[in-house]
Amino acid sequence: METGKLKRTLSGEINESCTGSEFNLKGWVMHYRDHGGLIFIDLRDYAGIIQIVFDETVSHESFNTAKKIKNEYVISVTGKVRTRPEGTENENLETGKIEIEAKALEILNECEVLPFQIEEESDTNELLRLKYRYLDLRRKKMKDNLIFRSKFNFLIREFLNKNGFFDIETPFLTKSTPEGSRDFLVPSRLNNGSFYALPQSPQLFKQILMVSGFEKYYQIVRCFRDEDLRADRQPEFTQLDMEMSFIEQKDIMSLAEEMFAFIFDKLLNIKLNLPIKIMDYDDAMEIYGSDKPDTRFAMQLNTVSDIFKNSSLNVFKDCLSKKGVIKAICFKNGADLLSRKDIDELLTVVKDFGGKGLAWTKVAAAEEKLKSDKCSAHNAESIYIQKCRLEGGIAKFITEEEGDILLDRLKAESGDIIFYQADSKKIADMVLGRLRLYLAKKYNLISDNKFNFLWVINFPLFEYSEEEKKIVAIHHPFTAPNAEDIELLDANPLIAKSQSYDLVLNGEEIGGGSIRIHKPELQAKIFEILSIKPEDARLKFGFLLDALSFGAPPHGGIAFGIDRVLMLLRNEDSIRDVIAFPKTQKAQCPLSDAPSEVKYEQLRELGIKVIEKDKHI
RNA sequence: GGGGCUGUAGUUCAGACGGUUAGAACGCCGGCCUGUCACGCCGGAGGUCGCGGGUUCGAUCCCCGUCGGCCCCGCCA
Repeated sequence: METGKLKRTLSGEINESCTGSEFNLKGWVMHYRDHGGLIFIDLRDYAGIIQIVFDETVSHESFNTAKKIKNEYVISVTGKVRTRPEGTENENLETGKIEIEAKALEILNECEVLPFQIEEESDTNELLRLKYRYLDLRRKKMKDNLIFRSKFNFLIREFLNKNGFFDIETPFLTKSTPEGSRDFLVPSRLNNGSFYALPQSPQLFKQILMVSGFEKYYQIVRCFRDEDLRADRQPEFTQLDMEMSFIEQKDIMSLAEEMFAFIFDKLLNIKLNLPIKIMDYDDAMEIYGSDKPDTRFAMQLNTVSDIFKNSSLNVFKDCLSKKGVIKAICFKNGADLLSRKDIDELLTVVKDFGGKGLAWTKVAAAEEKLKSDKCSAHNAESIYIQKCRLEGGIAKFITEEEGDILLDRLKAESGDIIFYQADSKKIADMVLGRLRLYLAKKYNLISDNKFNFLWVINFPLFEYSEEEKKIVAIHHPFTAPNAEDIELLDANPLIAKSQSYDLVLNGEEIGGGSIRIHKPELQAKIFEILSIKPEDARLKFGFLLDALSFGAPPHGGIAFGIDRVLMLLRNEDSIRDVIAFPKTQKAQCPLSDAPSEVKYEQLRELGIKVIEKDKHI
């Protein structure tokens, strides 16, 4: 039966106003309901779902063909749109008031029995979903995620093109730079024994484009890092990479936030409050114990070392004598929520985080009679608040005076529970920062549908790597120091701050960048601090150093992790759900079965011999 | 490299001190049904209990190993 004479129409283009007209639809059979003399089909195309009715009395031929249909068959249907009989409308369908009365039907392709059912909410094991990814992507949620991604990318391009940016491609076959993460290597057939590396990011090339004079560059580009995977990390991932010349940190930051405001407005109809809040790296660590604070809930870290300077508690005393700090967080209304057993379990959690122990006290109301004192309602409350007391845990080691200052500083009230960490500042911040997130997640303190952006700036330029026993760059070696910190570089480089900035969304780092060094002399000094010998620097980054010596403009940039942003905007737990063909935790693709062994002949041509790992050649 | 969880029908799961025939739901196959929409009703098929070894009269269950998946730490400038 010829059904293709009419131009194909999508289900989403048909509505009540089409009643009486004839259309041709093509798509997949979502549901099939055979009632004997009447067959219903929910036809799915990428725009939506519409009900087709096959009636023997309308078309005997197509009715008989319809008898053969099964789920996920691909069909072409021609028929008239009609309103459904009263009482049979389906409110769950956008097209639920109408249906297609099938006149002609063609089965374009059949479908084997499916390895799993195609449902809105899949609880199918992810390995199977990835193996049959094309089926998984037929699910509405996955389809919507990828279409959302497409629109997101389009809006980025629209915004940046409007702002004078050029989209310029950079090489995938490039030079291995062993700084940073592990490279994926690609053997060169024409240069036996030599290897390209897939780029960890287009960092060096985008800087060189600035030297070329393009001034505003962007690229939505794949980056490759051969490191272990996580829910938010894939070996290949997509960055929005940007670089600009003659520009300062604040300009890059405001451009970036305008871009997000533009996208949020167009895509989500959400108006972002600009400018986005800015936090110093030092404050982020001090208050949130993290360089990517989740500001959707409070439970901030407080330093309470001074309160306990004469503490009788040995753990506190010892810690302070070793120049450590005592920090505390207050879990609002946590006292009743956490049983003694829960607190004991938290100790295990804290030890996993690297903490030595977990001190706690609950906050209780003071004597009952105080509450009944005769005074105004306002005063009664203030008395009530002031007369909280600590109990349980380490309460007996805390004097009333210490407790009063502590309660005041943490703004703690009856029913709260306070956790303490006494350790080096670094460990105490880190442990409490992680405990804070753990508690928030476990006890649902984070409000949904909230998008909290935050800039974190003034990162240190360097840190000391215990493992490598040397100073290493926190961002990358081309990051410019703060102008006022340049003189620190000789005497005390570890306290120098950099002109770098991370954009944080809901506690996830979604992007980061810096103003780059554009003077060869300063770059040489940084390499010296990083113990990179001039000849090694030449070997690794010689082409960049050359470029910087030929009139490099001041420049800087930023890069955003597109997958992570999309994961947050789509409320997914993993970036795999916003990537069409992601890899498993072992970096394998169950669909294509990559990576795989290759023929000896291929290896021979490349001059490569595979040896058993961990055995010496 | 390390820690945790996990693997039973096509799918999602249940199961048993170690003991005849390993269950349910959905899916699949056959039949019936003219207003369903996760259609319904009747009937049926479908299992190397991830793989290998051990203990045992007997293992899907216990032990050892191994492979895979997910989460996390390390790692990811």
